[in-house]
Amino acid sequence: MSKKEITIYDLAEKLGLSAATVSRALKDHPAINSETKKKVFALAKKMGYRTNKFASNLRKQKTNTIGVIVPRLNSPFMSSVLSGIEKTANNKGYNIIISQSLESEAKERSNVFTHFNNRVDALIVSLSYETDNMDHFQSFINKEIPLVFFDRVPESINATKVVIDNFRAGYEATLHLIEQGYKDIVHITGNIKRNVYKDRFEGYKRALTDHNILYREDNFICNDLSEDAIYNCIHNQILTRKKLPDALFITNDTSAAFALSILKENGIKIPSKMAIIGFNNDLISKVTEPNITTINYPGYQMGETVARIAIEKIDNKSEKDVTSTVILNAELVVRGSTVKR
Amino acid sequence: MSKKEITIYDLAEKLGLSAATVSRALKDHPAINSETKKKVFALAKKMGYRTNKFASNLRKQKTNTIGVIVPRLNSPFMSSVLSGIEKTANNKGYNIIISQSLESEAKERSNVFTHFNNRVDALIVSLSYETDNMDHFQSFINKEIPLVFFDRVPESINATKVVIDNFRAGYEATLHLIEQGYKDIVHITGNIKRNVYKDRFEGYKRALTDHNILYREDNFICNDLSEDAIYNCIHNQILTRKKLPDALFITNDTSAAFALSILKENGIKIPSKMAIIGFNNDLISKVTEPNITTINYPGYQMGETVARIAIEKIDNKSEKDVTSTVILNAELVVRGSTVKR
DNA sequence: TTGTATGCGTTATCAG
DNA sequence: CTGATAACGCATACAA
Repeated sequence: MSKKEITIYDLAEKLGLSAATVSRALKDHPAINSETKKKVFALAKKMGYRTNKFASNLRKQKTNTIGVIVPRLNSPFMSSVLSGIEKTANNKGYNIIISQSLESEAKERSNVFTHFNNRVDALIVSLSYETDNMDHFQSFINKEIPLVFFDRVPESINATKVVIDNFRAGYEATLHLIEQGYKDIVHITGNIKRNVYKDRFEGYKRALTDHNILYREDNFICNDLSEDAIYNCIHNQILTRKKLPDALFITNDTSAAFALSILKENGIKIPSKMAIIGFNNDLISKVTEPNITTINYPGYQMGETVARIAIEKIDNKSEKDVTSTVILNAELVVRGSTVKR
Repeated sequence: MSKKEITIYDLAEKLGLSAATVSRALKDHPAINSETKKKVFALAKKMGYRTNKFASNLRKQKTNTIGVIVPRLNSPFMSSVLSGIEKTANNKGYNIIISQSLESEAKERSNVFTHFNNRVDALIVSLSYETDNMDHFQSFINKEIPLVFFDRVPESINATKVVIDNFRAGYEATLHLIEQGYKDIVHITGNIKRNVYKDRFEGYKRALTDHNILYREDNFICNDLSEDAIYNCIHNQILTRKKLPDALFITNDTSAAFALSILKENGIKIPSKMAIIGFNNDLISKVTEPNITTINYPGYQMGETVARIAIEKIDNKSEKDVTSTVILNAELVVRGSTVKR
């Protein structure tokens, strides 16, 4: 087989047909004689023909591609979401181009720009840790290209969003701790600029006040939830206290597992001396000792949903773009790290 | 701003220039007057111009896109690799289109075909669990499109591969157990059709025989390493034995952590009654109790390497395609699950 | 430094 | 059922 690309003209010439007919045959157009189709397909296969998507896209002004921007690829939650997106998109004949913002606004901005130039049919985004200014999404909004946010979504932009009820999740997690008798509850979370962290935080506070527990600022710790951050936080902001808190609500299972591990090393019994509650229901929460109580965050399902919505929007381009917020269920999963026996 | 797409012709007309000049100006072509460039850029920005990649690709016969096919997106190892690929590719101005084979040969085949039609500049692949027939890659080979495999690589195809020395890793893991005094070592692993599992298995066997331990077939267990498989395996093939084995070598940390958790529930003390060694050095191996001894598999670095190689191949298309195998280091990480104190 | 002309491969329209 | 033709938007060889 040679390196030269075969085009419909090559096929047409060899078959004594026009390029138009070959094109139609290849698309299984109903108006083409089935004998003709057979011949075309046979020769196409024989000569190693492959359709040229650029030419086709150029002509059709559509790419069958969906852009995805996530903060990082390598977290259990995000990879579940991506898996769901890929599966759904692929089933519907879409490709996905994935890029990471690496939690940087500048990178996110440049990624958005790239996807814009690539003329993705839709863009799916979870915001970076630090994004303040949302102007870079304006190009998609102006051109009315479907834009769907999930998990870390902007408040200021009028676009479809898929989330869980983070306020409620934060409330329920805290409520559970209170019900188990814990009162001095430290909340360790990410930048409250982002809805996910802010809403959980609000839920936490509300649960406290609803139960006549005073919210104390020193019980609110905000960092990037990385291994280093958790290590430093536990060592410098928890273990140094004269009176240890009796529970930690950490908004990420990986961090919670890591914290649990450090606390145990330092002789803190879990949950008798200190309870821990995480977030996400990653597998890691099921292998620590004790297992970690957490909030089940349906990542894969979120991926499916967000992809489905994006594709629906592509298909119904004509209809007025209905902006909506989809809220998926997230429920408490009680395990050993919060329940004394 | 309107929905209409602006082209270089629109810009040219408004500026009283030719499309060619605008095209060159936009690319910062050296032969264009800098005043002209300024005017072009200004108007382009003002009118919301965006370059049309299809037209450009169609013209240039290059996509600046790399296709990636992985068995699944959502494993800690794979998401690290993907993260490394994305980072490297993005730095070099390439987009990545990711698809999952979901461990199915048919899906992999169709993914390869899609990437081929998308005219990716290179294809990066880790094989599905069940792929036997490698014919679907022939199209890439025939057209001399760079094809790079990593982790689960084919033996029969003459293409560049990036791997670790799985034989050696298997040997060292087993050797470590032997040195710690364990003799009845069960190896739980994936389909030995795949190099990664086969080579580790060979390493395991060699370590045994090198130390005068008889390899027994009933100590070799092969399954898909899923949670269910591990659960069943531990319950039906380990705990039912009259004489329990004294060590498990499981080729995946997630599975190892899960196995450890189950064994502990059943009253088996780790490592005094049974040792466990995993594979990958995922975070999960550091939060179980005891922590799990494992082989450090440099996923992120593998991603960087494989992307770098793919891009080098794209750039040096002229040179005879040198097929090589790159072997990254993977070393033993000793932790509590194998060392009695 | 800029312009002219052309082709990249496909598909839609219109005509037969 | 099939063909001729004209775009789609850009980049380049060649001319000026």
